[in-house]
Amino acid sequence: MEPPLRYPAGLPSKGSLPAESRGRQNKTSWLIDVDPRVISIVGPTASGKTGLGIAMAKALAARGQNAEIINADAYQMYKKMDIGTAKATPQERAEVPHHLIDIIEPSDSMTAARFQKWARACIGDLARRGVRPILVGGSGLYARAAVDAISFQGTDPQVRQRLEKRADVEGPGILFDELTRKDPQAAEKMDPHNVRRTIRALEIIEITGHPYSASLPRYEYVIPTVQIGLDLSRDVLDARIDERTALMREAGLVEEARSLRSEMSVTARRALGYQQVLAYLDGEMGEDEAFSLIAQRTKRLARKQMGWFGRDPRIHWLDVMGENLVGRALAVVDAADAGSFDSSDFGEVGSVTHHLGDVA
RNA sequence: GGCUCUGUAGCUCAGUUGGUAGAGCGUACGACUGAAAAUCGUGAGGUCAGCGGAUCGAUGCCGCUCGGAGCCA
Repeated sequence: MEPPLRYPAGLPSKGSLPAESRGRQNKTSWLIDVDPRVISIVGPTASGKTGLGIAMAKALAARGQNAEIINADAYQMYKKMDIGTAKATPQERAEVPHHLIDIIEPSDSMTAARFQKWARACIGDLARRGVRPILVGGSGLYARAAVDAISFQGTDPQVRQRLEKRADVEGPGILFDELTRKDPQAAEKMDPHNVRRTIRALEIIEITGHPYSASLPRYEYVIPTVQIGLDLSRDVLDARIDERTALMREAGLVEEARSLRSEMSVTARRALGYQQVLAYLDGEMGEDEAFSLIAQRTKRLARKQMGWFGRDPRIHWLDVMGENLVGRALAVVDAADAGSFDSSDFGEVGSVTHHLGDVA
C-alpha cells in the first residue's frame, strides 16, 4: 500500500544480520526494512499493555537502544476521549514518546486502512531514526494491519451509502442474493445476516470490478515483528476490569462524554464506555446501570480479544502475574532478535501450536 | 384477618382452549480485510415454586403450603 516503504525481500539489509540468517529466505512477499524488528504488545484490555510498553522502552533505553511507542488501539486515536480509552497519562507520555495517539477529532472516524497507512509510515520513520518501534494495542485487526500481509481495497462513500440505503429499503436479504449472484464464493463464506460485511463485499466488487475473493488472511509479517501477548486468568482480569471501570467513573467519564457528546461521530459514539454513558445521558438508563453495563461489556471485549489473539500462533505469551514481567518480555525480544523464533514466525504457520495461557 | 393478582432458563418476560415449553438480554464457543471497543453465527442452560387431587396424561384444572405485589379492614 505504501510503495516508498517497500522493496522486495532479498535486497541487502542495513542490519548486521544477513536476511538469510533470520530465516527470511523463503519469504515470497515484500518486507519493509525494519531492523531490529518491531515489538508488538497485544492482549486483552486491562492486562497492562500500556505499562509494559513503557517499561520496555525504558529498559531498552537503559541498554542503549532507543524505543518509542506506536499506539495500535483504535479508540485512543481520538482526541479528547481520554478517560474511557485508558490512554497513557501525560507523565508517561513525557517519559516515552507515543505516536498515533490523539490524531483525529471525535467527529472523525478511524479505519483499519487509514491506520495501516499511518502505522507503516510511522514505523518507517522510527526505523530511519534508529528508534525501535513498540506497537501497543488491543485492536486485533489494527495490530495485524500494521505488520501483516493485509492490503485493503479502497472505499467509496457514495457507493457505500447507496448500498446501506438499499439494505434499509429493500432488506439485507436482497443484497445477499445479489452477492450470491456476483460472487458465489464470497457469499458462501459470509453470514447472510451480516449486513455490514455483505455491503463491504458488494462495495469492493463495484469499485474494483473484481469479485471480492475473501482470501483467507495469512499470518505473515510484512514487517519483521516479535509479538508479545499478555495473559492472565479470567478471575484476575475481571477484577481488574471492575476496578478500572470504577476508576473511570471517579475520574469523570460522565463529564468527559457529556462535553464531547455533540461532536462525536457515529463511530466514536460506539466506543465502549462512551456508548453506555451516552445512553445514560439520553435517559435510557441509570448511571449505576450504565457503569455495570460498561464493566460487563468490557469483560466480553476481553474474551473476544483473547480469542482473536489466541489464534495467532506467532504470539509469545507471558503470564502477567509472574515475577519480572519486563525481564521475561526482553528475553523474548532478545531471542527473536537472535533469530530463535524465525522458523515459526516466518515459516510454515501450520506446524506451530499456539499456547494461550502458557508461561513462555 | 379478608379480597385480588402473582411465582416459567442467571435476569426481564411470552406461551400452552390439558399431550412435559419459547424470546430478548446475559453466558460459552466461533467467524471476521476500509466502523473491529464494530458486525455476525452456533450451543449450553428449565423435574414451568412445593405437596396432594381429578385425568390415559398437568406447567396449564381443583385444593393446600410457602414466597412476592396491591387493595380493604
